[in-house]
Amino acid sequence: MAKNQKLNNLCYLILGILLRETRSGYEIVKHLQTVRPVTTSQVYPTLARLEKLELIQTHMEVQDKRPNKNLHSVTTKGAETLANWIGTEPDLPFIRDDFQTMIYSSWIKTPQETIPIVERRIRFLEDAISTLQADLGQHMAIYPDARTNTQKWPFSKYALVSRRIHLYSQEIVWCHGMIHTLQNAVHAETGQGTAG
Amino acid sequence: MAKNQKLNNLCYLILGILLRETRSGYEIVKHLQTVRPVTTSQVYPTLARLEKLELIQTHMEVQDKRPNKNLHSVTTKGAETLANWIGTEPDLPFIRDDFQTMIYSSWIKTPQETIPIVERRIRFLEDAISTLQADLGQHMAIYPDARTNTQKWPFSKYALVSRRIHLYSQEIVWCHGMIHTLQNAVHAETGQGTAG
DNA sequence: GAATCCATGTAATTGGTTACATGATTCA
DNA sequence: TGAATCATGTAACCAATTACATGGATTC
Repeated sequence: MAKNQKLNNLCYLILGILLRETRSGYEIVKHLQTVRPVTTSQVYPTLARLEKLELIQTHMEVQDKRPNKNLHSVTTKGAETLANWIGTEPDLPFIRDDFQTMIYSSWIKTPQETIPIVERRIRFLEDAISTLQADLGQHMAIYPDARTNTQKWPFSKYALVSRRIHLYSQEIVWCHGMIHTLQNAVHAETGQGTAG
Repeated sequence: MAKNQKLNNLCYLILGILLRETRSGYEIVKHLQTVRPVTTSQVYPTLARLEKLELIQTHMEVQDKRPNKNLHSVTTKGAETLANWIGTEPDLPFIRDDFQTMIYSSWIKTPQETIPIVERRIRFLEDAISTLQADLGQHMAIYPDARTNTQKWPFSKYALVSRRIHLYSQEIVWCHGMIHTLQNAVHAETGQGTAG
């Protein structure tokens, strides 16, 4: 009877964003971009599911000159469900990354061919960092206590964004080391003529 | 006619591992653990698909006291397909991480409750690092030139594993910063009595 | 006049996980 | 004697992506 189907990561993300403030499906998609890209085809059915489970409520906002919105908010049951989940044993993180897979077989390419692949990754990471930094700058301007007030949502956003920036910056460090190694291989090759 | 269905990340991973050496499905699952966990239910159908596309070949090895193996190897066409993919525009990385999602809503918990969550993450990362380091140690003992010989597969494995170790170590650094902030919040709270 | 934004969804397909099925051998 | 390892798969389900469908308002 108690329909205790396990909720997935996305459900908790959506509960998390709706607990910050009431939003429409469309707005959820936009605001989750920096945290984890999602599409409407995933969000709308998930919202329907969460509503059926009585974890969120919906009320329609009639708009002029814009399509009407379905504004969703978290119920008491929803907030409890989220709070109870936080701190449970997390699933193994899942990562699918073409760059990693390319590096995994990069030995079949010459260093000259591999270097631009790593350089492109650096550019990707730099772009991501500058987006995150712009986002964070705006955030800190609006919520100056986000760095210290750990029990308001701006802190969690600050934590997450600064974590991303840190990890991306460090991946750039690794990339530079990789390029250095690859350049040495190029020099060894050209410097010594044909390799035996 | 030309069945040009796009291959996915896992296909390229499997081509990559089979190009290193001939393996069975079961062995692929074991060896990909450190790179990206996969199960047999994903690997066997993917191997069948790759064979239908003539990117890999299979030949059965009869074994005594063990079940027979289907040993798979990459065809010329398969090697070309992999080589042509490397360096193309990579898809956006996909990450699903419960820890991140928990941090995203950690503001609804007290700092005292959040600290152990971050500490658990540190333990998880430390465990992962020591596994990777053991793996890497063995690898470097067998292939001492893995660090410099960029056009043999041991280099790619070295690169990947050292990248992981670097990124995990840096996530630990972030975690310590987070714990520091949370501890300050605890002190501010208890030091000043009830907050207004 | 075309592209993008706002806004909500469904359908079809592919990718990933969990559970099931089988069976000998080896290790604790 | 019970668990783990070796070995191959299928079935069912859940998660994620791509494509489709609609339509007014705004921006370039």
